[in-house]
Amino acid sequence: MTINIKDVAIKAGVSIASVSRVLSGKPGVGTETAERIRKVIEELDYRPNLGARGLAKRTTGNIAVVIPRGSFILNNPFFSTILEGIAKGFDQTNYNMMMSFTSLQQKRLLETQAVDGVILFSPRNEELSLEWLKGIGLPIVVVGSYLEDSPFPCVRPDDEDGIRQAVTALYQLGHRNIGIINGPMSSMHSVRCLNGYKSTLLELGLDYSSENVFEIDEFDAFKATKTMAAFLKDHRKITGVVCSSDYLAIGVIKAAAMIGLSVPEDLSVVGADDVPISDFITPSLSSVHVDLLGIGKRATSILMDMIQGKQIRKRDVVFKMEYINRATTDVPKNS
Amino acid sequence: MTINIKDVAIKAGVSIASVSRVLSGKPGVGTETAERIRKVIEELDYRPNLGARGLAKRTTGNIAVVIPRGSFILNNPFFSTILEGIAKGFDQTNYNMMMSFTSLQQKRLLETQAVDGVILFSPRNEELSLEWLKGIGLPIVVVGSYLEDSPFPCVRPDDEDGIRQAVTALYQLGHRNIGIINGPMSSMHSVRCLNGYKSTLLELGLDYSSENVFEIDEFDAFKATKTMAAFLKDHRKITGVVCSSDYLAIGVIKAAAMIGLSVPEDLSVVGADDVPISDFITPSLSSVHVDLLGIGKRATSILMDMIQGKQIRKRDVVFKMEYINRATTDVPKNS
DNA sequence: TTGTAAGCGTTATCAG
DNA sequence: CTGATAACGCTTACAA
Repeated sequence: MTINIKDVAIKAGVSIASVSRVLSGKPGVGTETAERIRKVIEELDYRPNLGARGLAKRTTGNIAVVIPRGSFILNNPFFSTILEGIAKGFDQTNYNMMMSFTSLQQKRLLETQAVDGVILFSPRNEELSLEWLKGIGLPIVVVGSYLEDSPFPCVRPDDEDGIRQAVTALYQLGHRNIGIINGPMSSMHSVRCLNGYKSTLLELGLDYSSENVFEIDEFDAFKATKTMAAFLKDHRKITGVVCSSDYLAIGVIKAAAMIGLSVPEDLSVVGADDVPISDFITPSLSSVHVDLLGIGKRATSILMDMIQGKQIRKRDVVFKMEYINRATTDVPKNS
Repeated sequence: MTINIKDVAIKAGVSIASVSRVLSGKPGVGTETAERIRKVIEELDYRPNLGARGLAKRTTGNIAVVIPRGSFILNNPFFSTILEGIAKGFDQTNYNMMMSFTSLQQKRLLETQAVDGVILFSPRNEELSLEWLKGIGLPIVVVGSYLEDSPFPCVRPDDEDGIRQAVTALYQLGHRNIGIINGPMSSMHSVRCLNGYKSTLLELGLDYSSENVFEIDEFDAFKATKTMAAFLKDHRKITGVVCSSDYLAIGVIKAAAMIGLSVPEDLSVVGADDVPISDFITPSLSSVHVDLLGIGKRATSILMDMIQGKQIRKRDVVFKMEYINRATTDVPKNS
């Protein structure tokens, strides 16, 4: 039914080898013949069968983007923005992009020689076995967060410094009782955020108290608002909070509203990562910006290099963050 | 390097044909032999090469999810939620999912026999040539919006009725000056929303005036807030607006804030589709709910049927919508 | 410069 | 029930 290389060869009166050569731009075919072949390809609107090519070349021409715990994650703009960067990155290449959101899909994708490489969204530590990942023997780059003890290159925001900037910004506004709303400790990202929070408090001469840290039990901020509201209610001296993500920050604003606190009058809140929607909601969210698109693009370019066998010198690419003051932060009320 | 069907055959002391048989669960192999083969497969941790299988079977085992105008779209929760539904749907199948966000990627994906079917996110009318789409001869289902004169099955929200419900809800609250914030008319979705708006006004005995409709020029609501603010400023008699999407509604809230209007006191706003974040922002957005996840799932199941050659009876699957009253709607001020 | 032919890893059609 | 063997569509030595 669909036309193949042989059809082209016959119509052009040459061998399939020659056709293959012009297809892959290889030398060894007369200018004139090449021209004729190209014309026939055009006429027949021939497209090489990628699967067959893959078989012959022992490469697939596609890469996997794997997202652990897929369910809700797509709705988290942090991920979707990085994903957009990845997609943009792939536009420059000839690779196709396969996505997997569940562990079933992941196994299928990575174990069946269906891809040449993988971009792995920061899994939680317990989720994906490092051993298994190493075992599949594919080039892998981790994106979004660091994977502990991993041999894979990683592209991520400088979240520790991001939190530092957020805390400092609140401090400079006059806040002295600063809390942190953090993700689960099973994520390295949360761990680093807490570190940044602690050390900055120290730097600033403020006391650290575990009292002031709230760790959501699940990554889904939706479900966490009620418990966050309870936390805020129990900790009224807190005048400002930093969050380990913008998504959480939006939840905090909701939690504050639930107990009658208004933002930023009664409570200042700072997010992290500065996802697009943060500037869009009302009041617009103060956050710590990072080039999420750039992170995605960089991840793909590193992966491309790995696939091409290049040696990767920088195995931990850290994007700098920068505090953006918007409308959810103000001087504390009683100052 | 990687082990193949031959390795299994040799180690099991059988022919590759037999191995292939047990692999695909085909009859014609002794219980005992089959058992032995299975054991070897297990021992060797053998996985069939999907590319090779595809070549032989003339199917690829993967489907394409194509998203026109990819750039910003991923950050639109309407799309990402449907996408989540699609992903969930694929979990039930043995298919892998390939994504394309740009026209370059799309051509590559659809023309190279890389997929067995495609789920097409509602393109604008001018974007994708129907002729081309038909020409590729792949099963296609359109999702999210209707494609004019298209021969492809379609799964979508009943947006016309959704707007009707939104307008009616505002009416019942006492609003008599109701505006609409709509997307560009190049999208059928916008066209249907406008229809719903007009006809409902008529039903309710209210006058329709093009004065009260604001059509954003681009799909990116981010950039539209300024012009929306100007519109609202020029149309102060409007006490409530319905929007063709939640995303736009969020923009309206921002636009209102820009000119000192507060929601819902000075202006009631209703979104459409009820994306997850709408219940999450503050104040939570009144909207017209539709089962976006269900839409995604349904689209994949229809596609699966098409691929299996089943006849599709229902070529236009419409999901019903339901108004959800939340915090961005109230009685008009001077009532 | 060109063509022949041997793979690539499967499936599927035959015979036995 | 089992095993050769010819496809599948392409790349790539190796010859000519």
